Amino acid sequence: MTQRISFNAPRGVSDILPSEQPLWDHVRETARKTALQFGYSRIDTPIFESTALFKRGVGDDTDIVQKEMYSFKDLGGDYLTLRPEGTAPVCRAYIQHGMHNLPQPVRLFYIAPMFRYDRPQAGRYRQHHQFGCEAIGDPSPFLDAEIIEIGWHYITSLRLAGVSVRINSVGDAETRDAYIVKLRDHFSRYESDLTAVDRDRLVRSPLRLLDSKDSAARRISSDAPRVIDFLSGAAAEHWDKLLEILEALGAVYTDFKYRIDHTLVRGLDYYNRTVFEFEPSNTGSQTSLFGGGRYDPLIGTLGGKPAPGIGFGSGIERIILEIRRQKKVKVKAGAADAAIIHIGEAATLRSVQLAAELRARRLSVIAAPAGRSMRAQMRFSNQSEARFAIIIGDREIEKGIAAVKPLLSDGEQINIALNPDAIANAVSQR
RNA sequence: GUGGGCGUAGUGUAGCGGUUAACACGUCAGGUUGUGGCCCUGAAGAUCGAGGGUUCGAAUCCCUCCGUCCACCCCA
Repeated sequence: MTQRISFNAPRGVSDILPSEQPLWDHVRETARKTALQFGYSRIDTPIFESTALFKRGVGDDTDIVQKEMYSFKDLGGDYLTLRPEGTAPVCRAYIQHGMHNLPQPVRLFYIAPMFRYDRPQAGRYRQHHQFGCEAIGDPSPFLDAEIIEIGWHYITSLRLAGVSVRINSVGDAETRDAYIVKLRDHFSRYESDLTAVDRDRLVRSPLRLLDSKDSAARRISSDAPRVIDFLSGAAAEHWDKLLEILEALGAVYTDFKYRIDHTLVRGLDYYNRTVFEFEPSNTGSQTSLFGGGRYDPLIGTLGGKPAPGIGFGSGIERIILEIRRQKKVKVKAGAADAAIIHIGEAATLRSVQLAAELRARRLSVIAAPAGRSMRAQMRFSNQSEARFAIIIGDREIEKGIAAVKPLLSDGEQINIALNPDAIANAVSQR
């Protein structure tokens, strides 16, 4: 007995079906327009890069690099990785193409798939899509504010309610060392209360203790020393200025609210100073719609002439999940202007020509399935939601006409000379 | 990597030891002479996730695996 074979999409990845495309288009289009409104230009980078780029950029010790990358060796022996995030590739492109010679800052955005090997669950997939913006080459806190503002503008354009913004500063490399000593001291005092995972963090990455979900760790975090109290002069000034700008913006975006969260830290090594997250109001487990921050050391780390940068990445799937949850879905695909129905052999050929002629006149025309009964073709046309049915049978051919019938309303069917301009004109009427 | 729920036609479900696995939606075809939306009729479509076991008998009980969803973790 032969085994019947069948394939499903691999674990954690999914098809975006025709019925979902209108909503996807809407979200992507909103993202694109938002970015363009702020003067950001689109960049597309390859879907895979040198593995070393991510090890260097994202950080060898991060979870992403340690256990979530789709890495492979190609036939030529190069080590490549399906991009797990967008910032490092954009920075690589900035360096490679000498963008430091362009007027600074260079403002870039992308809408692209990302890949991470992880256990899938709600809002978390092995392939997901991100809309991201990066502003490189200018250290000003105005850009920190701008990046956050873009995110807010995007959320608002999508009419998502209840999204809150949390921000924090993780300081500069120099000040962070001093801070970490204090933080470690603080947590060490309660070491026996910590979980095994958190005890491990105490050694490896004490900052992550701050955003532990464990109740004991959270309690200890609440009176832990705060990063912002350890900021150096320049970083402190940057932070204060950012808050001032956000206050000013808050007066314009009336429902814009942000909260300073001293426990907010991020899992990618390249961040310094400002970090932020956007999260939806519901208490699901995927709490992050957006994540971003400043990454001043990154360009230098990747071998470029040092240039500061800031940006965010936002998960499109999570945005869509939230739109659906809030039932803000009212997008429909555009239907065709006309469906062509044809009966008889001569008519079939003529209908193919007519469709081509109408499309040349910028109309969208869908062909009803050939070889089916008139009734079946009418049913098809109706379901396609085309605005008109154009009927060509051998009878019409003899008389040199086509029958045009409105489908959405109960309009009269009329005969029109079998002439593309005349028919196009009739179909263009609303 | 760790836990829990669930896996029956394309989709959503019913059946939970006993003969041809049911219903709805969808698909296709019809309801006379070339005309849709409603309605009616009919057809196609399921090796009941896979493998093993218990039993005279399993979609139904047990085990293993796989998938999926949810949670931890991590993050978008």
